[in-house]
Amino acid sequence: MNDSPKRDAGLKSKRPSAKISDVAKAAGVSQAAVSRVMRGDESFVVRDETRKRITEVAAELNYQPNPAARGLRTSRSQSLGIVVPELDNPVHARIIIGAERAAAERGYSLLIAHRDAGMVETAIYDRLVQRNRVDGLIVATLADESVAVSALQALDHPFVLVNRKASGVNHHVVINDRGGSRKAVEHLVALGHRRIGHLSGAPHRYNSKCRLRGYQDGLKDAGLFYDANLVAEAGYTMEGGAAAMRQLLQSAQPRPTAIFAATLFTAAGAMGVLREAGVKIPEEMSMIAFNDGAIADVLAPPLTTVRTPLETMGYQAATALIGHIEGGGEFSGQVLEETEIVERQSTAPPRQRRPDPASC
Amino acid sequence: MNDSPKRDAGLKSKRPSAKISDVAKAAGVSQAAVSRVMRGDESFVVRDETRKRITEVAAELNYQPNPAARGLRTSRSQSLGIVVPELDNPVHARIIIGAERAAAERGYSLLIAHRDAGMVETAIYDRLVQRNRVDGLIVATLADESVAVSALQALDHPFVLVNRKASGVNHHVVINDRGGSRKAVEHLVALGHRRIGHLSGAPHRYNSKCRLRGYQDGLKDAGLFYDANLVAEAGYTMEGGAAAMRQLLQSAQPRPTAIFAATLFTAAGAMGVLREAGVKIPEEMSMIAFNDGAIADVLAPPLTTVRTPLETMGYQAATALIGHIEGGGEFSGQVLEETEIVERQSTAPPRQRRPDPASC
DNA sequence: CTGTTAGCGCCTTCAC
DNA sequence: GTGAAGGCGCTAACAG
Repeated sequence: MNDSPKRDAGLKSKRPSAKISDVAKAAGVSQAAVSRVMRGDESFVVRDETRKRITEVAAELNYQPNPAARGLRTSRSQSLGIVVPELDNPVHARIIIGAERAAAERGYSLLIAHRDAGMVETAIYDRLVQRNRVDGLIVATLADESVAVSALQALDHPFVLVNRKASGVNHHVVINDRGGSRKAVEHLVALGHRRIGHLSGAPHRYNSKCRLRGYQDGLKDAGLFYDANLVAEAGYTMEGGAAAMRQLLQSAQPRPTAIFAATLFTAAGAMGVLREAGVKIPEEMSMIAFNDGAIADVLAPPLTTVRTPLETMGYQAATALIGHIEGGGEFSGQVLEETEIVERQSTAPPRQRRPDPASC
Repeated sequence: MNDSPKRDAGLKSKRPSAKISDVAKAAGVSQAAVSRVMRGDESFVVRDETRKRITEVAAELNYQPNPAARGLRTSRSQSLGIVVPELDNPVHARIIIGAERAAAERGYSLLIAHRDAGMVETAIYDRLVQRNRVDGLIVATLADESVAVSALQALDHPFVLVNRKASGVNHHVVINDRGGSRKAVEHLVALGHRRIGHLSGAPHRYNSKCRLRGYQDGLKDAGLFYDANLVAEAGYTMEGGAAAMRQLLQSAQPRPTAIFAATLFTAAGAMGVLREAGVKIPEEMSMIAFNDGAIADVLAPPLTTVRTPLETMGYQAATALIGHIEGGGEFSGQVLEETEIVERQSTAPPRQRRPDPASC
């Protein structure tokens, strides 16, 4: 009832924060002047002294523009949505961290949505755009590419793909999956490996395909032949990695001396299988994985990886998206080239072929 | 350039989404009626047929209330803020997932903030409340308890502590750190261990203290004495776990046969040290850690853990907070009791004391 | 150059 | 039971 500044009932506090009219009154200017100064409107010419007074009064009153009012007027929410497959996956977490930093720097907030049990991907886009009214979408999921992309385009709303590409869309920010994978193979080749296996991701996904091609590139550079028997589909999970590793162990003869795994989880699963099978890493089998992360240090032995700029990818995606929203111009695809091998203890030269016992 | 269905200027599309007046007109009723029906206003009596028509028309027009307009009017943002120490930590990720689910179920969105380099915790609260105008705060950080708590209280805004307690605040949702820790020790005791070490967290943090006390409880239950030499401070990182394990290995004589680690990362670091030192797990040293997570499966050997309802904790926190915001009533602290040992391969009975070689 | 004014879309009394 | 009207705080167009 009486909900003015000093209330006693203790119910929900109606924050009596300063509004633009308070600032205008206290500074002896019009609301418009305050609005323009606060937004840093370049085209607004005003005496320095007035500008200063406004700024000071605003600070003193702790004035913060009400985003709802501003949003109502401008039909902008100053927020971005980011859609990821899962939250508890370090890869996506780091993309988010980067995106959030970029958003915060430009005054946007970030709404995070993950693919939920029973909620279709396209429904998430809809919800973010139609209900939350985000100004733009950062999309790191694309379960069914064609469906998702047409849904996205139908929204007629700014968006950017991160860590994915799709045909017909040139708004993307990706890392160099292919180049990094090639580098992984190069690393193994440099150590002397000639029989190199690959645990690949899900067959039709962008990242998997790129990493597989990078693997092939690496072989080719080294003058090695691609042998489909040395490649097993592992998906992106530990279990998948384990199953694929088992398969390789059984059917790839002779056994590879090194493995390039498409993800850290894949490698982790594979390493479990190797341990059980009594295959020593790195003595009998070298292992390298794409993307770096804390779990690489935790594995036994610590895992050699290809480090990629995941945070930067998120940062660039948000930056590009905001640029597009505010500038209106088109932006085109961006590939972050930088990749780097992080040597730990899971890679080593292949063991010398031991002398044939019969020859003793 | 022309990359969209129907657009010529190519500038930002002003989404002409349906507004309440459109629905009212199309359904032949007043805006007020639509508003009441859409919000499910109980005290609004209306013919079923009218209600149905409104609902249908709204669905057909794909009407979504504009949150800015609604927020301006109601001075509510229908959003919650959650503040965590780091995003790329599975523990916090799972709390967030739970909170997000609860928020979504009740029509709230969740703004995630993490402690950023160079941004004080209290500044994050301020920003969320004053600038983003969240309706409530879920706080999982509390670096400096007294400072943070008074800042929180000064905000005069609904908040709930999650995974933390603080004196003078009874709005919290926590798991049973102490009971779960006791259970971990019980598990080791049941296997026959009598000399059990503890790698503890940062000394003055809520969770660390509880887990240490749970450890002590467990010892006491088993009639064992607490020996400060068997406890080493490990913080929450791998490096800390490694350092503490080294310390224990050097200074605790005789060496413990089992370790209870305060976190998964701590255990991971410790296991690395044990491996280097040639101490076999679980033959020579059993290891168990508080909280469960994917990395437990990845370690060598897979790590036995105490599983705790992290997601539920986030869910309950958001639910309680929303209840408070909407209902206005006080809510009191909540402890989620359920904990469970997940047996993997890092715990086993202590090796029999081998017969003294001299006695042969 | 600065101030006045007219809504943005919604919710909520208050008449009918 | 239903509708008309005012205003939440802000910005952008237009006067002066």
